[in-house]
Amino acid sequence: MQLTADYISRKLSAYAELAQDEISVLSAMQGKPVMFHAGERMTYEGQRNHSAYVLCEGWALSCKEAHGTRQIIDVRIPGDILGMESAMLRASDKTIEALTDVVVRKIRIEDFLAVCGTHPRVGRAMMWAAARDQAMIVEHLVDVARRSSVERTAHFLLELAARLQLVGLGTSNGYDCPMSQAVLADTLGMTAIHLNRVLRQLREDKLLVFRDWHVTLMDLPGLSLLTGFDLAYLDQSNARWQRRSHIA
Amino acid sequence: MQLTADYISRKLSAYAELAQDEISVLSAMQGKPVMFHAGERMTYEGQRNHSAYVLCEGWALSCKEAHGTRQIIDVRIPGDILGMESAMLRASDKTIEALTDVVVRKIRIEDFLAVCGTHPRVGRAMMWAAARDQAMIVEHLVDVARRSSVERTAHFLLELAARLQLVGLGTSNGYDCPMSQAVLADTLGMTAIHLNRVLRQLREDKLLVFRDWHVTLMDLPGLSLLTGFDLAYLDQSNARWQRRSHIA
DNA sequence: CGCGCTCTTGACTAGGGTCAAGTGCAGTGG
DNA sequence: CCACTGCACTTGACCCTAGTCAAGAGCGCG
Repeated sequence: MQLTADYISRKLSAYAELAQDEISVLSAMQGKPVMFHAGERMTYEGQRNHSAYVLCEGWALSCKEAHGTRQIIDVRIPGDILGMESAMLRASDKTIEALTDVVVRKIRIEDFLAVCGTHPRVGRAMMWAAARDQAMIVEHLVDVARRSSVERTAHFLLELAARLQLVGLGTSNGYDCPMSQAVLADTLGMTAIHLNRVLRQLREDKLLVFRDWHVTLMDLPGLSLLTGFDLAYLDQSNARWQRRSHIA
Repeated sequence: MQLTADYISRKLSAYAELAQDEISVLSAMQGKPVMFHAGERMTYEGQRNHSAYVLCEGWALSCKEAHGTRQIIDVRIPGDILGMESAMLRASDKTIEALTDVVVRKIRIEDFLAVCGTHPRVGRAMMWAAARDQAMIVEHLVDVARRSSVERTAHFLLELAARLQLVGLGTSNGYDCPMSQAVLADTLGMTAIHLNRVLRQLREDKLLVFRDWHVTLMDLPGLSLLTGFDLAYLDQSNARWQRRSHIA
């Protein structure tokens, strides 16, 4: 049981070191581990009485349908909370589906609110995580609206690196990534065909390699330059390459 | 004092009807009214010890710098809360600035958390508002990533109509809008020049007119068709033209 | 062996950005 | 009363990024 609380407590410790009893509360708040298979939907758009989950193992996607295509809003990795904001709405605004086989534990909003009262540090840490998730979505919006396809791709893969490193699932050299090019393209708001060309360019420029379900970061300074040192919104301090304030 | 609580309590009533004592708590949570002039920054990117505010009068923008340009994340209208999520982070990820002269009242996070404990219905209603704000940002992301400039423009102006109607600042015929074409373009992730052509097209198609700081909705069925009936994410029920489930 | 999925590459097209010029109007100062 | 400035908006010409259409390679699996 403590096993599956591992990633989330590790992540929250980037905000505040939690005491043992607080970690216990965090774990007690969660239901028992449940598995979903890759491709299964855990929540769908418009669903009522939907829940939030802690993602214990595997990767998930939150997405919305648009025209015929889907737009992936956010890629969720172990330790992330799924659908916390949506659960505050009467009807979910997003679909949440398993990208790989996943293990999740349910969180009831009532329990969360209760914990906010009894253990404010835990509540505050979870709100920090939710705010950070929103900051990532905002940055994603800026990415899609303002950055070129190359910058955007590099930026997203760099962000993933920082997030994975925070929970111990990657190093500054690279990480395993279960996203296909089609999934990555749906995330970045471009076609898989164009993404393929972008990835080739990044490879030829010796910046990063996205191949065989693994991302290799070959030139961190080069990538930082390309994307503009801008990982400050992650509000974490482990990433060495994040923004140095006001380097013109 | 009760005067300035008007818009926000009206908005929250779309989620849950608040009792008189709950409205009082909502008002007591807020600091005294403070004015900012158009163009003034209330919070800047990277700022620490930043606050959240209730926007009592006027319009504001939350935005981020990207390259040389700015991307407007969200246009805030009376009754909206400013920077609630950012306040959960150690450093603000966004800049918040006054679009018109505004009147705001500060909210301290500690007070908000306390109210969650003592008056859970008020806390829950405010979390609903925050979740709805996030849903709007998510929809904004889908807009920019997947919809054409014409659809996106129509969709945004329709969303604004629904939001303004909720607080009594517009009708289904139209509303006053203090955004210039340049501001709207920064919101929609396109150039002011292209937006100008898009607005001309919408005008010529007799769908809507954006002129002289006023938006006139000329053809709601046509606009709904163009944008796809998709205002369900606003989680409100006042808008007549919102999605009828599964009209193919 | 054939099917399905992922990835790759080429040729063509179009939506929207860039550059450049100009209109209309409100405010300001001579 | 009129020049002058600045802002919001408008229009045209041109070009480039990224989408579309089409074809095919490599690989795991029943």
